[in-house]
Amino acid sequence: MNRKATALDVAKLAGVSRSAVSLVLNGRGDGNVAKESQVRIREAAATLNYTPNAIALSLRNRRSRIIGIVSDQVVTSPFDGNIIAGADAVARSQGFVTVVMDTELDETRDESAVATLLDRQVDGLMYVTVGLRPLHVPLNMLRVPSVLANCFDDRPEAGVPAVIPDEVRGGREAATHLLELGHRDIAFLAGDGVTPAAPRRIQGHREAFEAAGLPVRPGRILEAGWDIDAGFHGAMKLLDGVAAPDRPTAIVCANDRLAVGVVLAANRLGLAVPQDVSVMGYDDEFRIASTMVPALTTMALPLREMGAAAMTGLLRELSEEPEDYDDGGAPAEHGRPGQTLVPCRLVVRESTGPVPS
Amino acid sequence: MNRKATALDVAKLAGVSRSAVSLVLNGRGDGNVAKESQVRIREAAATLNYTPNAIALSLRNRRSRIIGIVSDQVVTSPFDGNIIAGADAVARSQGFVTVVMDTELDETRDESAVATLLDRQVDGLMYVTVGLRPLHVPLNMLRVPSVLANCFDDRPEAGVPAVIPDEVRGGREAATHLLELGHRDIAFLAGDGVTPAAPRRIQGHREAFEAAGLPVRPGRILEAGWDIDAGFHGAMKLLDGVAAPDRPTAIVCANDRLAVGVVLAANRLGLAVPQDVSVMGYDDEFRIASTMVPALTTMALPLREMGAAAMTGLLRELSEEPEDYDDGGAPAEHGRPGQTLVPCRLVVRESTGPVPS
DNA sequence: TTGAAAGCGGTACCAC
DNA sequence: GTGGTACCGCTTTCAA
Repeated sequence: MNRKATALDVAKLAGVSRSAVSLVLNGRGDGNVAKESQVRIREAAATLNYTPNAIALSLRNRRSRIIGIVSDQVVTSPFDGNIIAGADAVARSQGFVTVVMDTELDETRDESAVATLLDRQVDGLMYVTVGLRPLHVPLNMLRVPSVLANCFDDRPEAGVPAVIPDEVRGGREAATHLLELGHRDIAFLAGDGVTPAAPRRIQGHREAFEAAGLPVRPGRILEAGWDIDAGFHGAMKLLDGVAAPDRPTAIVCANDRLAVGVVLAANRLGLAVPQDVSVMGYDDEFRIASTMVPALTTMALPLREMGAAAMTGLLRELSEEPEDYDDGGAPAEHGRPGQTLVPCRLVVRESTGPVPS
Repeated sequence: MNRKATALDVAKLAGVSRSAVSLVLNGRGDGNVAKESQVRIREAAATLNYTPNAIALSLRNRRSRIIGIVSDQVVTSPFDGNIIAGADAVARSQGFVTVVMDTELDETRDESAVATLLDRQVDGLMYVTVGLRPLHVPLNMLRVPSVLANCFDDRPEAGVPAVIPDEVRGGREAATHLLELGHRDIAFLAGDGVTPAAPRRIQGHREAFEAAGLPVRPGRILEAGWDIDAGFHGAMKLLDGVAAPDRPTAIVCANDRLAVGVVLAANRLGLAVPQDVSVMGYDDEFRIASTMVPALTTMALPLREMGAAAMTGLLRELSEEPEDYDDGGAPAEHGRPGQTLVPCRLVVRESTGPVPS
């Protein structure tokens, strides 16, 4: 295979000039180029298999139709991946391409990742994190329209719009689901205090109890961690050697892997899920929640939606800002100004049931 | 923030010509540009925060320092992600950037993904799949140096080098581990027959038994699927209501999620892992295998290594092919010509132990 | 030692 | 209706 055909090749084959080729292939042929020339040009383009060189286009137009994505850890997590997938789908549908740079949780690589992307003339920038967290946006990011997904800058003046899950509401609706099943003694296995996700989910949990006029029993909110073993040990603490009346009848976990650990522990103790104890996850982790035995009731994180929403907003900003940029802050849909809250989605499966009588 | 500085800006500030700037900043100043001009140029570049426009560079040099990666499903899987992470790290270390296009398992998007990438003037192409599988490389891929990771083209003439895990050996070493612990009746919970990974692992399994002069009991190889519930039901079939002498003493699973299902089933049946039955996973899936209770002994897929190996080979080919391409097939390290086999790595944790007496 | 100029592949303006 | 040409930002050759 030899090198790709250029507009000049097409022009020669069709016996016209480069400009004619450009006009016709961009739909502005009518009224500028003779009908029969147009036909010859299209034929020539087809036989040569011509597509314009995106690099040359970028240089000329000063816009690359590339969106740069900085991720703190794409790779090993289905989380970031889904956000990026949602964003990428939207971008692709509008003729944009995304390029992802992964800092692998090394914050010192933030600025250089952004700089590399900027050198590539990206039209816009998106910063994605695995877990919900606050950050200081890399300064360079302000040079082009930008958006944050699953993270936020808590300095009010930062001025980069953020798209994050509505964790408080998620926690509230999770607890409500259980409350409606008749549970009154519900334990919460939280991740850690450092990521804002767990505290927000707990806040929602408390709000649900409050709204129902019920108390949260002391000692029922356990900071556990995020992994299977943490769930296992947390559940053992809650269930092992505890008489039925003193046992929580339901355990809601800050993620699905914790819930796996809880079920593992229940099985080992001879407790049936959900007959003896209901278990809820959070995240709806792919290939885990739905295939677990029993399949996990969980609060699905709207990852793809967040990615899509973030990208949609970004591209809108791009098209509104034809040449020079305006300072108008994006209108917030909910939450703090500049923050869009995307609701989580309750997925009821088999790990929760009515309170044991 | 206004727009980025160009070489011309630097030249003006330093009071020299653009060419001088180019020479100096590319290390070819000595012998061409006066020492003091050099200093002024560097200072000017620094104060203007100048970095060259990668787009213009690409157009000029006809090489973009971009490697295009086509993935059949990055997103939701830690698998692809890790391969890409390994590849990306190598690429970045050599000043390349990767851009990933995800076909989301839609094969009709193959060619268009490659075409898009080619329009962007990628210097090389890599095709990555979530699971090991054969494929027909998109024709366009042959236009630039390319490599396959975790997949292969079974048409001998395709001529695209592939980097894949040594699954046969992985299956063999997994069985050997168990055999050495004294197990003689070992069951294998396979995925499905359609992906080549499972059959190869099974082949290795059989080879290990053969080498030990032992038979594989009939009915001990079960095609189960790939998920937690499949592992659960497979294990129930093997263990539930079966007297100890007729029970396998070890179960090796085609992946870690199956192993989770097996442990879940064992717990429910009151069987202890590994005291009553040893369980092995495969893949060493992040956040699952090591945090499982008990932590899973598993055969780690060399994902990052595969990505790194593939990218290393690709970049080598790029640098050996300064202008026009040569047809020399890449030398195979093992396996079929053009295929590099990367060994898996046995990770011994707590889910396997000596055969019960 | 320096600067002018060509060209990478397009697009768009402007004479003809 | 058409083709010539300037320009996007950079590298590289060549003449001064």
